[in-house]
Amino acid sequence: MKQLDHPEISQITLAAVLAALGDPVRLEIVHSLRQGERGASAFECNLANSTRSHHLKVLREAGVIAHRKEGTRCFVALRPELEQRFPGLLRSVLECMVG
Amino acid sequence: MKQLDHPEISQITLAAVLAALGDPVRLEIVHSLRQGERGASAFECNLANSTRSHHLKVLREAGVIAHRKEGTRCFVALRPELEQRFPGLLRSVLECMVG
DNA sequence: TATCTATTTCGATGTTCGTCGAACATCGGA
DNA sequence: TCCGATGTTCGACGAACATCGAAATAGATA
Repeated sequence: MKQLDHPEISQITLAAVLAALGDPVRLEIVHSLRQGERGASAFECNLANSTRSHHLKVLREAGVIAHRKEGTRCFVALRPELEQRFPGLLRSVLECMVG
Repeated sequence: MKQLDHPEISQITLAAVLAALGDPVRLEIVHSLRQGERGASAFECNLANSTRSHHLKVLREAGVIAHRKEGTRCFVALRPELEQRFPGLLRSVLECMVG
């Protein structure tokens, strides 16, 4: 089971994280992950599979999400290490979305 | 003295703010404004005037900075309304830059 | 092995971005 | 009124991005 590459904590840059979050689709994805892991196909966005896959890749390469494969499915969750690297950042962003 | 347009508070979107902050040059500009207003030419970036002007425009149109003209000079500062719109966000981002 | 399902990758297309130099605009002062 | 300083806008460029459909991949299952 080949897993996907994720960047090291030290390689995660603030600009890359903010750029990854600076898109309405990805912001919605991250928001829907605040309660925990979800299946990748569970996002109710009207996007082609390939487009959704692209956005997940951007979030993964920025260090925001963890991308785990299990059988034919894959599961996505927020990376806990992000809190270590940039404490409070993600929580602060998510709190801005309560509207 | 024609002043530049700035968006209303209600028009500022989270995705636009994060996208504006998701660039190393602009992040550095915002960081250097944390203590207060500065002259626009005071940023020590090795960029052409036009490029700097472009980045300031992106930040201004996202609602992050206020852009004030005075004579031939212009002055830039963080917009206090941003704190109203997205409380804690900018502080949280700036705290991540203390490295 | 064949097939079904979930997802990624590829190729194409159109858009946006970051950057620059050149041209333009504006103000203050000689 | 002309000049110098400071910024903005314009036009251009390559790079990166967002999107899609089609093809390829990987695992589960019959």
